[in-house]
Formats: sequence, structure tokens, C-alpha cells
Amino acid sequence: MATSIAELIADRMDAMPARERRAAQTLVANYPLIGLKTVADFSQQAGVSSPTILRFVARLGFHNYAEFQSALQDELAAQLQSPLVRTTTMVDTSSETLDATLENIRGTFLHLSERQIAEIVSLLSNPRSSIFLIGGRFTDPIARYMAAHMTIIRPGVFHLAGQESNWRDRLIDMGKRDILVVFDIRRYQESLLAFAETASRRGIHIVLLTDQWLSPIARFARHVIAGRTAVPSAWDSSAALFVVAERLIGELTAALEAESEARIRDLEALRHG
Amino acid sequence: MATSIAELIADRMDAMPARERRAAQTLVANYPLIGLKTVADFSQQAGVSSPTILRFVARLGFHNYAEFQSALQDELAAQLQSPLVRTTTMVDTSSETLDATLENIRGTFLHLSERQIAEIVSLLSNPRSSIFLIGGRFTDPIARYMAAHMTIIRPGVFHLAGQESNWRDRLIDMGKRDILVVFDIRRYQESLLAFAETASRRGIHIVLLTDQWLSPIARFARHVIAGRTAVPSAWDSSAALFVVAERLIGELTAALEAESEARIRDLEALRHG
DNA sequence: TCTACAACGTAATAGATGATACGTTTTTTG
DNA sequence: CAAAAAACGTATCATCTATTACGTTGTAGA
Repeated sequence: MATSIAELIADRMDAMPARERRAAQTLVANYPLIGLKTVADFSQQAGVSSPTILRFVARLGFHNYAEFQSALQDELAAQLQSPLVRTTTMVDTSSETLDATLENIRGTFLHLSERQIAEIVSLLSNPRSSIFLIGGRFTDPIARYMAAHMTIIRPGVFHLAGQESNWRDRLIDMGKRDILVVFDIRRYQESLLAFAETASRRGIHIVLLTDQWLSPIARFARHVIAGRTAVPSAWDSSAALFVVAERLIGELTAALEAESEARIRDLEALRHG
Repeated sequence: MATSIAELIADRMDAMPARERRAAQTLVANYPLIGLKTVADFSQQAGVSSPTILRFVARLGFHNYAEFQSALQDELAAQLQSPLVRTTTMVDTSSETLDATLENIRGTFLHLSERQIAEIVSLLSNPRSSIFLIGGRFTDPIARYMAAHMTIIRPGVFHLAGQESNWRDRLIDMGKRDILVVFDIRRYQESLLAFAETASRRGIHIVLLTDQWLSPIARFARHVIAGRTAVPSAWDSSAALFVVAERLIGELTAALEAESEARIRDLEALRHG
């Protein structure tokens, strides 16, 4: 099966009538831009008539010329997506903060082993575990972000919001096989520490996402991921942790693909029903 | 002298009327393929009328739309000439997703003018404006993140949480000089659209952070920032928008440094007092 | 050589496209 | 605050586009 239109053409070129083959050769020679122009342009460039171009396109399996062009555009868009854009000369905008943020993300993943991610995902994908997420002043939104996605792909996901007393009350529902995902960066919050310690004593597995200086919660955590947060700005950057969260979400989604399929369908039905 | 159309746009974007700037924004966010489509497609994607697209093209110095498209094609042809061997046989999806995320962030800022950031920051730093933040299912955490920081450096920052009816009730407090910061990526939420439209009718300035396909809210927004969200994963990535939010927070903090100093001191006192 | 069929181009057409004129709204200026 | 200018969208039109029908030419097989 051909993955690109160019391959498709190469496959069928031999079985084509003479003039259509000429069209094919013209397209390959000026790939793919000539195909994005009008039929008249294409036909003139190839030295054939317009209907021949249309017959050629139809022979490739496209229902009409617009469909053919859309396919070319999609292919082109995919090509333009990646490293090529780097070469395009644009204004520098060499914001140091942005560079630092990108470097933080890259550095965070450099020191993050695949195995650790796999282990955490394995924990999170156990259907018998409930998952509780919580964060600090600035990181709680990331906990929410993670919870919003995880809620969709599996049951038993709870974001611990609101007042601290509410968290404590939820402890009653947590058991040994449950998991607490904590986000905590400096300045570390005492309330989170106390909560994590209590949870830990009840045998709850703690997954900690923190900064490179490690929250004191690391003491009680089964898994610790340290993201880089330092940027030349008044605030620390949580971007690296955010990307880590997205990564975990992605891996978990892949791991639960089979189980979550029906769930997602049901959710859609509920949403529109 | 600009060597590419992208540069040309970046140069003149600041001197453009609002709707034409939105056209520029859309083109730059989907560069360059959207410019190869029809005027109708382009205009619909940008949320403006066809004549606006044509005026935009004329302002760039082209005599007609065809000439503009030819220039884009030439540029694209030159880019495609470069010996880019793109054999996509990489199976390491994990690092691919990370690369895509980094590329998204970089690309987002590449097409984000300093001027636009400055204008938004200027809006957000007006002490007489109240600021309301809201987001969709997955982006609301970013709105919270932004609100958590902004609350510290200035008064009158409100995150609109909870049920939709609650948002509406808050409209009563919003006036012409107030600002609504909306996060909305696909699949765009109708509730957000309706809310933004109502707010817009009340004269509230809307700052929209969306994806490269532009939420329909762009229609009512005074400022639109389009972040790239596409990654090879089951979910879209909001990382670029998150970093944009951090950037806005940082710039706003710098802009309000003088005014916020006392406020921060007071907050610290309250916290420990 | 004759016949049947495929290949191909010409011409006609319905629909889409770029362009423009004009009225309304918004912004700027004095 | 009023007047002028700019911005913007709606409606319209001439043009261009893709598509189809059909007649002509080329070709393979008997």
C-alpha cells in the first residue's frame, strides 16, 4: 500500500495510457506544486488536454480534482511540520526565557528514564486503583489538567480541590492500592507535605512531580519525577512539569486503549444524548 | 528587506487594521498552505470576510490574489528543493511527541510578534480593568494557572469556575473596560462561544488563546494568539499555550513591578501573619 | 483490411472564484 | 463632541474553473 501520492503514481505509471503517463511524469518532476495549480495550468505544463489530467487523477482513485489536491496539501502539510521550519529565517525573538524553558523541557526528559515512566504508567493503569491528584498554588492547575484527561480514559480519578480540610476527609476513601499524584514545587507547601505524609502512612502510593530541588514529599514518594523550573524570570516555570504530565497522559492512553474505548464511546453518548 | 513572505508579514503586521492582522495571524499559523487555498477558504478560516483577505493581500504589495499565491508557491518550491531526506520510519513515538511539542512551542513563538504581546500586556496591566479568565475542558487549568499568578501581582483578577450558569451571572459585574481571557482549543466548546459572544456584546475586550485552527471565538476577540497543538498522540498538546501563558505572566509581572511590590509584601504578611 | 474499443481532444456548461461597488460601522482627528 | 476618514462586510458581477458530453483519432485483434 502506497503511503504517499508519489508512490501511488510510481505503482500505476506503467499501466497508464501514454498521455496520462506524461501527466504523471510532469507531476513527479514538479512534485507536488504543479498539482496544486489549476487543471488548465497542469494540462498546459504537461502538454495534454484538461480531460486527460482529470482522467489521470481519477485513475489514481480520487473522486475529483479537489480531493486530489486536498491529499497533496495534507501530504505537504505533514512535510512542512517538522525540522524544516527551523531553517526558515525569521525574526530572532531570542527570548532568553523561552530558550530556558525549552532547555528545561529537554533537560527534564534527558534525565527521565523510559523505565520510570513505564512503571508509573503501569501503576496508573491498574483498574483496581483509584487515583487522586493534587497540587500546590501554582501546580494544582497541572493536576487538574492531568485529571481532566485521565477521567476520560478510566474510572476512579479524583482531583482533590478546595479547602485543605476537604482533602483530609477524602483520605477515608483511600486504600492501600490507591495512588496519589502530587505536584509540588518550591516554595513547597506545608499543607501538601502533611497530607502526603498522612496518605503515605495509610499505605497509599505517592507519585511526586516536583522541581530539581525535590520537594520534601520525595521522602514519602514511591516515584519522583524532577522537572527543571529555573528561568530568568520573576517566576519559576512549570512548563517542564506540564509536558511531563502530557507525556504520562499520552502513555497511559496508549496503555489503556483497549479498555477505554468503550468508556470513551459511552462518554460521547452521554455528552450528546 | 524581507526575503520571505512570512517576514514581510511580520514586518507589516503591526501597521495593519485589526481584521487584516487576524488574516495575517491565520496565514502565519498555517503557513503557507492556507494561502494556497481559495479566498473563501482563507477568509472563513480567519473569521473575516473575503474582501478583507484581498485587502490584506493588496497591503502586502501584491496586485491580485493570484500573484500572491504564485509568490507563496515559488517560496514553497525553493524550500522543497533543499535536500531534506525525510524518511519517516522512526518508531520511537515517545521522543517524537517530545520533539513535536518542542517544535510547537518554538513555532508558536516564531509567529508571535512582540508587539502583540506588548498590547495584551498593556491591556492586562490597566489597574482600572478587571480581568476574567476562563477555559474549556482541557484548557481551563491553564486559565487557572494564569489566574493564580496574576492574582498575586494585581487586584481584580477572577477565574470563572464551576457551572456555566455561574459565568453568566458574573457578566453582570463586567463592564466595557474589563477583559476576558479565554482559552479554547478544538473541539471548541459551544458554551464558551456563547459566553464570549455575550461578553463581546457588552463591550468587554476578549483575549483569545486558541489553536492554529482558531476557535470561532476569534470572531469576537480583540487579540488572538494561536498556539500549535498538533502532536503524534491521541490528544492535542496544550504545552505551547501553557508557555504562552507563562510568557504573558512574566511580561505582565515586569510591567507591574512597581505597583505590585507593595501588594506582594502585603500578601506575604497576610500569609504568615 | 475491417471492426470494436480505447485514447484523446474539442466544445459546451454549470458552478465556483476573485474582484468591486457601496453602505454601515468604527475609529481617528480637529 | 462633531466631522472626517478608515475599516469592514454585504451583495453583485464578470471571469475562470472543473466537469461532462461527444466526436475524432489511434490501435489491437480477427
